Amino acid sequence: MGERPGRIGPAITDVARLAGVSHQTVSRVVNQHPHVREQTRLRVLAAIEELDYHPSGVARALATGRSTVLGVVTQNSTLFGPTSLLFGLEQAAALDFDIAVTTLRSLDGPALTRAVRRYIDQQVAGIVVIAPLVTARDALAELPGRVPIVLVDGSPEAGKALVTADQSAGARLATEHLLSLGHRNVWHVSGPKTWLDSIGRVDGWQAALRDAGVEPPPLIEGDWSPASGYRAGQLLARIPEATAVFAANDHMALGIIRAMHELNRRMPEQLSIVGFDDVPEAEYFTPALTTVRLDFTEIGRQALHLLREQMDTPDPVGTRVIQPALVIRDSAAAPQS
Amino acid sequence: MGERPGRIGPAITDVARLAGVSHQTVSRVVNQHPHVREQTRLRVLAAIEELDYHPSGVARALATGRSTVLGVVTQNSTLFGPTSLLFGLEQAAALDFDIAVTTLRSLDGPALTRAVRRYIDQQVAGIVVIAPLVTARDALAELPGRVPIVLVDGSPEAGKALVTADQSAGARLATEHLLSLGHRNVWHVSGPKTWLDSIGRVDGWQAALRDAGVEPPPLIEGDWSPASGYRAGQLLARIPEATAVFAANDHMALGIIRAMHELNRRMPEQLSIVGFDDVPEAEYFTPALTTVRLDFTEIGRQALHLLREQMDTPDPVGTRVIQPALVIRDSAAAPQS
DNA sequence: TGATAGGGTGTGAGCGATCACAAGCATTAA
DNA sequence: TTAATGCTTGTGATCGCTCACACCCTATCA
Repeated sequence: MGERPGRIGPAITDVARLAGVSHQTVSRVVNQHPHVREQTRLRVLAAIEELDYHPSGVARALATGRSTVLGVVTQNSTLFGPTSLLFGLEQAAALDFDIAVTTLRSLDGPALTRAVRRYIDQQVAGIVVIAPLVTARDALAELPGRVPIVLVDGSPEAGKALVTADQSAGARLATEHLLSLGHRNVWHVSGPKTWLDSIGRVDGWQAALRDAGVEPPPLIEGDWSPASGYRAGQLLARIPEATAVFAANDHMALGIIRAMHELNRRMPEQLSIVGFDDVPEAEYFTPALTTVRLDFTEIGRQALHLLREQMDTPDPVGTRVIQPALVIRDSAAAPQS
Repeated sequence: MGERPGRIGPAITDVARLAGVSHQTVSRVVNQHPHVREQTRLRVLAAIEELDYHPSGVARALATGRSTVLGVVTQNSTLFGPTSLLFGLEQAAALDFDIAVTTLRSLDGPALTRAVRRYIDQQVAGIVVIAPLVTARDALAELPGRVPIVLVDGSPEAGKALVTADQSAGARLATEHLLSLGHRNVWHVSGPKTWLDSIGRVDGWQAALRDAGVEPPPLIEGDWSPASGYRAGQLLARIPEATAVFAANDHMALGIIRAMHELNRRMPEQLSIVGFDDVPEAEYFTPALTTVRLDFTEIGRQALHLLREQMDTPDPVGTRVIQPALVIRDSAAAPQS
C-alpha cells in the first residue's frame, strides 16, 4: 500500500494480470463494450471485485480529453434564486456528472472569462453559467474552444444555448392578478437594474399595466434585500393611492409587510402585495404571501439537456424558456373602498 | 485547431518547441522552480503568452497523483445551514482549490460511502463531509486510503478531523437570555432528532434550564419547516404558562409567529421567542427576531485549515468548535404580568 | 473446401504533465 | 592547473487509461 506516489488502490494492469487478460480487455469490460466473451467478462469482474478496483477518472479524462465534470459558474450569493438553480442542476446531473462550482464575487467580464477558461483547461465535459447580470453579457462572446456551454438566466444575445425563466410573463401574472382583483393601478418594487431578472420583471409589469390602459406609477428600485423592501414599504404606506404592490422577490415583500405592520396599515385590506420566488417560508408570512413560483428543478433539467445536445452534435444552440406560475394566498385581495 | 481529439489549445511540448527548450524547462518555469536562468524564463514566458498556453490540470493530477479539487459531500437540502456552509467553504477555498459538490438525497451509510469513494477515485486533494445527521456517524469509519478528510457539523466520535458549531452553547445563550428577561420557564421547538444539530440544541436548552433550577417542559419536535413551527405555535398559544419559546431555527420561529398572529396573541408581550440561524430575513419578521448566529465563513475557513494540515503532515486529527453569538432584536422581552 | 465476415483479444502508442537522473557548463577552492 | 561545487538544462520513464490497429479463431457462405 502506497509504494507508488499518490495513487491508492490498484490500476487497470493489476486487474488484467490477476484475471490473466490484457489491460485492454479489462477496459472493455469496465466500459461495457460488447464483444467480450461472457466467461472472460466474469473473470475480469471477479478480479475487479477482489482487488476492489476503481477506474481513475483523472486518467480517463486525460486519455479521452473529456471528463465527467460539469463546471458551474455562479455568483457570490446566498439568494434563493441562484441557490435553487444550483440545486436543481445538481439533481438533474446527479448520476452522470460531477458538479464543480465556482462562485464569483462579481460577475464582471474578466472574472467570468477567467472562471470559464479555468474549466476549459481542466477539460470539463460542459459548462453552465448562471448569469443573471447584465455585465455577463459580453464576457462570453469570445470563448475559446468547442466546449458545450449553457447560460442559465442570461441574455439571449450571447449566441449560446440558454435556459431562462420568463420573468416578464411572471411579472405579468402578478400584475394582472392584482388588476383583476379590482385595483386601479399596481406599484412595483424592483431588483437592481443590473440584473436581467429585474429588467424582465419590470418589463412584464409595465406591459401588463399598459395593456390594461393604465399608466405605470414611478418605479421603486430595491436590491433584493428585506431592508430595501422595508424602505420601499415606508414610502408606499404614505401614498394613499397605492393599494397594490408587486415586489420583485419575496424577501423584499417581507420588508414591505414589516413596514406596513409598523405603520398600522392592514394587509391585504389597505395594501395588496404579490411577491416573486415562492421561498419556502412565504406561506408563513403574515399575511401568507401570494407569489410567483419558478420550477428550478425543471430549469436544471433543461440546462442539462441542452448540454447533452451539444455533446452529441456540435452546433445546436437552443433556447428553453420556463414559464412561472402564480401561487395565490392571502396577501392580495380586492381593494377596500 | 482541433486535430487532436478532445484537446483544445497547446500542450507543454508546443511551448517547449517554440521557446527552443525542453518540455521540462517549461514545466520548471510554470511551477516557479528556482534555478532557471532569467533569460530562459523570459523566453518561455513569451512562448506561453504567444500560444496562450494553459497547463492541463488533468494531466498534472495524473502525474502527481493529486488534484486541486476538493470534494464536498452534503445533503439534499436548500436549508439555510448547509447552504451557507457550502458557501463559506467555497469562499475559503476560492483561490487554491476547485470545489466539487455531491448532494445526497439521504445521508445514509451506503450513499455517503459511495460518494466519498467516488471522490477518492478521482484523486481529489481532500474531502469535506457536511454531515449533520446521526446516520452519517458510522459510515465514515471504514474509509479507504489516506485522503485528507474533514467532517463539518458531524459527530466527534468518527475519529476524523472535525469542525463543528457549539450547538449546545448556542441553545444555552438563547435559553439564558429568555430566563434573564424574567421568564419562569422556556419551551423548545426542536428540529428532527436525527440531526445532531437538534440534539445539541436540545441538550443546551435543557442544561440551561436545569442550571437555573427549573424543570424543562415537554419538548415539541418540529422538522425545521415553517409548517411545523406553525403547528407548534397553535399548541403553544393555548398554553397560558408558556411565555417564552426557543425555536431551533428561524423558519420554525416564523411559523410560530404566524400562528400567534392568527390567534391574536401579541409578541413579545404574550410570548417571547428566540430563533436560531439568523437568516437574512429574520430582522424583518414581525416582530424582528432575536436569534443565534453562526459564522459560516469561519467554519469554512477552519475546515480548510484542517484539510491543509492533513495534507502537510499525515496524522493530525484536530477538532475546531465555533462559538455562536446571540443577536438581540425585538421578539423577546420581559413577560407581561 | 476455401474465401469472407466478424466476434474476441492483444499490442503499442499516445494523452500532458511530473519526477528522477544525468550531463554540460561556469565558478570556486585547493 | 585541477578537482569539486552547484546552477542550468535535457532525457527518458511514468502516472492509468483509451484508441487504432493487428491478429487469431470460428462460423457461414459459395
